[in-house]
Amino acid sequence: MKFASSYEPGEYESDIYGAWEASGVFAPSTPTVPVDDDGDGVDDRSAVNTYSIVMPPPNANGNLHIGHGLTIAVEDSLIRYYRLRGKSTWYVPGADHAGFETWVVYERELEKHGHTRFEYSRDELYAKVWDFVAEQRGNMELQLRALGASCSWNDLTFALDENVIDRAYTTFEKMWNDGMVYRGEKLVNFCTKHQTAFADIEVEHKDEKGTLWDIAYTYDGGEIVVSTTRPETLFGDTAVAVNPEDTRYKDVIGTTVHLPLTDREIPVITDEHADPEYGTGAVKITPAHDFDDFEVGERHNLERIKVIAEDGTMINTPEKYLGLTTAECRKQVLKDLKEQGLLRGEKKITHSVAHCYKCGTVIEPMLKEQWFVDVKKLAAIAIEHLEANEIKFYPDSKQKILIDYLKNLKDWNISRQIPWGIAIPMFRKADTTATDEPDWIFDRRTHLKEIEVGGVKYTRDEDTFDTWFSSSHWPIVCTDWTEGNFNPYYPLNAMETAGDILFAWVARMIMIGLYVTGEVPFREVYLHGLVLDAHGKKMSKSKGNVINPMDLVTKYGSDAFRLGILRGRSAGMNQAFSENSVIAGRNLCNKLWNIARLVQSIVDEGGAEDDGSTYTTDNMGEDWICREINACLDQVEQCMQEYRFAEAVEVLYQTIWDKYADWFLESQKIFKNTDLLRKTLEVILVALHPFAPFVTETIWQNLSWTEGFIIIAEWPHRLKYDPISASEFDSLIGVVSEARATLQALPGTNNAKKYGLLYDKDSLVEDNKLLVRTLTKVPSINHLDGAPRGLRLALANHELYLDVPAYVVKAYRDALTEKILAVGRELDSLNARMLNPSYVNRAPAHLVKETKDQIQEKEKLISRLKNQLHLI
RNA sequence: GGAUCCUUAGCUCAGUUGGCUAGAGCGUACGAUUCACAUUCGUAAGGUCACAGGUUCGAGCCCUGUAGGAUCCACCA
Repeated sequence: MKFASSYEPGEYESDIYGAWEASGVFAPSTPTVPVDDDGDGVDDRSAVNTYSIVMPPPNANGNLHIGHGLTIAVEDSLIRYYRLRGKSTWYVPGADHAGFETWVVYERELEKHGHTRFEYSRDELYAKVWDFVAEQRGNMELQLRALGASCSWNDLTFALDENVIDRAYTTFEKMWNDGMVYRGEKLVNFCTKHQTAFADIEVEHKDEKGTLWDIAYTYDGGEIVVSTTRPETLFGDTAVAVNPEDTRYKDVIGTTVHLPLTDREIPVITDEHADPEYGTGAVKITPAHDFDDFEVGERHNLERIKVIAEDGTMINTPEKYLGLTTAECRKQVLKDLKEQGLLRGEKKITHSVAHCYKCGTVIEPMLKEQWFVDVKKLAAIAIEHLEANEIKFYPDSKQKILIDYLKNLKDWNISRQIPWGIAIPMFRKADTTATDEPDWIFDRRTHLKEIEVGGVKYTRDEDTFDTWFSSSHWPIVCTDWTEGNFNPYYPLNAMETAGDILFAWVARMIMIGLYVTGEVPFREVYLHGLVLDAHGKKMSKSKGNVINPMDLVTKYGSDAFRLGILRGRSAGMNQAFSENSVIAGRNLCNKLWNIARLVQSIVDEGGAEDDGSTYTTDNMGEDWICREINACLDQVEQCMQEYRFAEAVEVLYQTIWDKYADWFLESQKIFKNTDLLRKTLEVILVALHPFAPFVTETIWQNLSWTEGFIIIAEWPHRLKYDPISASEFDSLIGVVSEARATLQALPGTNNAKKYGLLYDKDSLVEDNKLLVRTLTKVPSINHLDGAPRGLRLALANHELYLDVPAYVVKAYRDALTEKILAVGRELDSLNARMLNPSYVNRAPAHLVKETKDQIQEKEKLISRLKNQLHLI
């Protein structure tokens, strides 16, 4: 006996994975460079049946979290399914440099050792982080293997690989030449702790309690009171704005007021931005430190005075306030205003405040010169292709959400002040007197700080690209797409990722993909929601409810984890997850293991035939299981096409456990059709393989007659069977179930062993005595001799009696009465339906006929039960 | 303020274009046990499908509204 009595995943999983990896089955079966055998200049593989997915790259030096676990479960199931279906599959793994994330970790490391980033040059820092990441790398890749990801490791793409950088530069250069990249001084979201800018989507807005202060700005003969939550920025005020419709201030418009604590006069202007309903209706305008004020400033040509430096301290203020932090300055300003009698009131309010998503520091809108991508054209093209339904979304509601986002997209700030990233390939003219030369030039030599072009010296921009700029090329770089060459793996068949990066990543991949290749980067997008804890709460370190996928893999096995995380999950939904579903998965693996163990032992006993490819069905249970397996395959195929993984797993679970094991294998303890057992076991193993790769492969390797790897087996064809015979087995199941239920309901225990079964004119039971006896465990089945006796089973088309003594029948009387009433209620509702002329006339004929048949059957049943009751 | 999604058994969720008595896993109760599996087998209890209308022969499903929950976007001087 090769099979242990229970399946212990830990004993097999790493060996199985190693064997797959060594055999080369993960690599696509067709080469990825163009093939032109006949020399006609056309790639000869245009008809190749391919399926490709690229992995959203996990952080190279991090650990996988539960969301990665879900990603891999989904992607790998797809890849394995299409591999079995004969496609040349390419699953490209990736590793992200995770620019900001890694940088935060590294900077903390520096601080621990008493250093700061400002002690080093950009190049030094880059080299240091590179070493740091290299040291930490590898865990993540081992964890992907533990999850069973059947990805092509030779093609692993790291976000800072030469080809990734090269591709980003090529696109940037194209954009520069197309005039889609510009350098602009704009307000950016700035974290004063990390001293870097962020894109809008990287900022977290939180509702916070704050104070709204009223401050008087005086003028000769009066004052105008403004409301602000940020009094310390008043040094940067260059105007006070009121709404043009606001009659209260019509006399002051066009004049100037005195800016408190300074000797400056600022104008009173009118602008729609001022809301007469809010506060006093007058608002101070600080173009250098507020997004709305910036726009007001643009409209009115106001000066932008920076009063907060990048380290969060005050500049360009009266001397008293210079160098204070914003918080200190606010205190001081309020104190001074109060002393001067200019503070007119304060009120507690709740407002949303932008925070750095990593350190929680309040984001400071900061005036900076940065590189921006003009997204209008990119977005317009993307919208056009999305509206043409070139990409199918799961869930489909995301398509509209994405289009709406693209319609309102603002220009994209791609500059980051973090050394750990791809250097922006732009150089600035060092000598400002050389007026004929352009200020900025594109050049790929970013390893140099300074270059000379045409006798003019240029220095490199110190900034790096926003991570999303390079990662939006992921489908392009991972598939080695090159201009002018047919690539059978681009566009990707599917892009699977977390729903919360729809805008940050998916939107940008679509825009960049179209810009670079002219084609959408993928045909379908499957977005998964958050994996919540067992009570539907978000997982977070502070709540302590984080589930580590690797712990579950260690405890229950990789397959159990995969089955568990897919269960009860649908596209785009945030759904709870608990260990229970993983346990259910573990149990299925063990069940399958024991199914294989039983089948192998029957095959061993029966002496293996030389060829298992042919089989016959010799009895109704065999026809029935073939029918059920075919139906299961139909459903699995349908589900895979529609990304309904949970349902696919559910169907397989039911078929394997409730049908194959509980009915078919039980019946095979009598019949033992070894050819069919082998065939059907192979089919269910292959069908389950995409979801539970390890246990199915382990079994495959242990079975005496199978060859090769199941991972590259052929997806099963439909089984041949006799449908009439199969449906007879349905009747038999009905008989057995009713007998079991009745026996259970009788008073006393162990009834199945006590009472025999009697039949009259029932060929189904007569012909299958042994089978019925085995399934019900009754001690005997005999033909009724003489008058009916015992307890008649509640089956319309069978005359069957449990041979129980009269006193037991009497004890069953109440249950019988209840049963008659229940059937009566069903009969009533059926009759009511038939009495409705609209139903009879309008409903489809087959439904009406069905109802008629059912009425007949219920009537038959009810009269027999009543007869039984009468006898008692 | 705008948008999207959700509300079905004690818990977590299925329920594909409307069709008969609404399903599963876990949990619960009762029973079984040499003979593949206690990670097992059998049986059962448990649901006004959030609420109110409407369309239809027929609604968990379609339409309108209400309530509750989640997420996203925008704004908040």
